[in-house]
Amino acid sequence: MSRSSDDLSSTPSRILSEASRLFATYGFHGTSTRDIAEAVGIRQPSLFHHFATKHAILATLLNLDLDQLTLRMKSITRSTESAATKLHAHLALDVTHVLEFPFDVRGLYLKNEEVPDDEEFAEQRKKLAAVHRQIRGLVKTAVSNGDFTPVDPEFVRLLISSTIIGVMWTRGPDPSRGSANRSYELPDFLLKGLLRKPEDLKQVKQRSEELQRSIRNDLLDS
Amino acid sequence: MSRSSDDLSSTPSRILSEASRLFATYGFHGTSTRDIAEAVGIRQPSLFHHFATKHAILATLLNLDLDQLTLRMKSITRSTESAATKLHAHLALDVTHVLEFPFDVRGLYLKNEEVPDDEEFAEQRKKLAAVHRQIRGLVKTAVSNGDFTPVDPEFVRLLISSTIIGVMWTRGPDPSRGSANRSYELPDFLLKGLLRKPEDLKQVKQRSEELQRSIRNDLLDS
DNA sequence: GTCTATACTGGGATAGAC
DNA sequence: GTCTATCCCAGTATAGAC
Repeated sequence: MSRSSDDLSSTPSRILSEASRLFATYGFHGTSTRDIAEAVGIRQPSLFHHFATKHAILATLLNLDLDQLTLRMKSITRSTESAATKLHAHLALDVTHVLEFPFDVRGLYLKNEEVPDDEEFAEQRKKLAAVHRQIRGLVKTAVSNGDFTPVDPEFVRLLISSTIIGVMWTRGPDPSRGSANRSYELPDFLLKGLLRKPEDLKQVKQRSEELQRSIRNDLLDS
Repeated sequence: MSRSSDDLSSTPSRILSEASRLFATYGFHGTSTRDIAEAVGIRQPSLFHHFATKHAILATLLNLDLDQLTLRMKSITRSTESAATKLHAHLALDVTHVLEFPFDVRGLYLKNEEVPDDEEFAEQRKKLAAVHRQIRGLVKTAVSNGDFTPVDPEFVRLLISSTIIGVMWTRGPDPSRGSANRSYELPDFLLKGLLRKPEDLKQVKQRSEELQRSIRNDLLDS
């Protein structure tokens, strides 16, 4: 049983859920603790029994999201597949995560996966920066070994971040479990654009699916 | 002489400029009128001599950006080129606009080109919605005539919005006039992914460049 | 067109009863 | 664990002098 599934009907979970939806629409600063409390159905001061500050609500949501991302990336790094395959697997797992995560992550990142740069979120920014570094590394490797056309790793990283944020919007306020969401095609679209030989996509995809399975198994043990 | 170039050193322009940078970093609600005034070098109440409300500052920035976008789209619509060519030209002109626009547009859209949904911005949301509709139309046409693989128009529209927001981030706080920014390659990357025959890209690109020139001429007369 | 002074409100957070 | 009451500051905006 994974961490993020501790009883979604508990008050803390309901606070996180409603807050995430409000952040998505109005932004962190545009959402008041009164708004959140009202959505949950409790009085504003009651929030502070569960979360010490408003910042703590956002920090908790960010950590739930980022810690899973970090674990997936660690697991990918350990694999011996090609960088192109690893990148495809990362994208596929990330898309699935975004679509099935119980909370609305659209508002957690100010823009393009930029964590709000208040000092309070320095830790979360660091986690995200580490993942971005790993993505640039994968791209660099795939360019070096000739799998990718000569692209700029930071440009591709930004392209990935931007399109993943797009996926968050296709999800909307509620998780879309195993639906026909077109976002599942995003990894293929991106890899097709990056591969020097687009016809290699089929094989990359195949190995990526194996890798994804092994990573999912990996994560069940933690 | 275009509207947006009225003396960038005037106080109203400096307010718009500093406000746009602050919005990019802290968001609209995260930026106070005191922050803006301090950045400009005047006292907070002096702002209200130039803009009636804080909302008016954002509305002005949005209008400057959106009105140019709308004009470009209108001009594209009048052309008789293929939908694929039109889409490429739109993307190229939009990327150039974002990179060379005097103000920092990263913070104008809450996320994925979503104008903040306060009632005050209903007009701006309408302008943007119209452009989105035209983009879906172009995609739909290109799929119908067999130029594009069968993609979902709204998914592609979102992909475009997301990646354009990414371009805003490569620009950063200052306009990057005619630089070696990799973002200029974005239209090619997207079209390559959309075309049923990626080898057609070369010709689409060629016709797109012609179309861009004619549109630029078009816009000088308005 | 910019200033000082200030009015007014919304919003984060605490105290303490139940 | 939720409530009422309340504190206090930050933030938008206005009034009116210079």
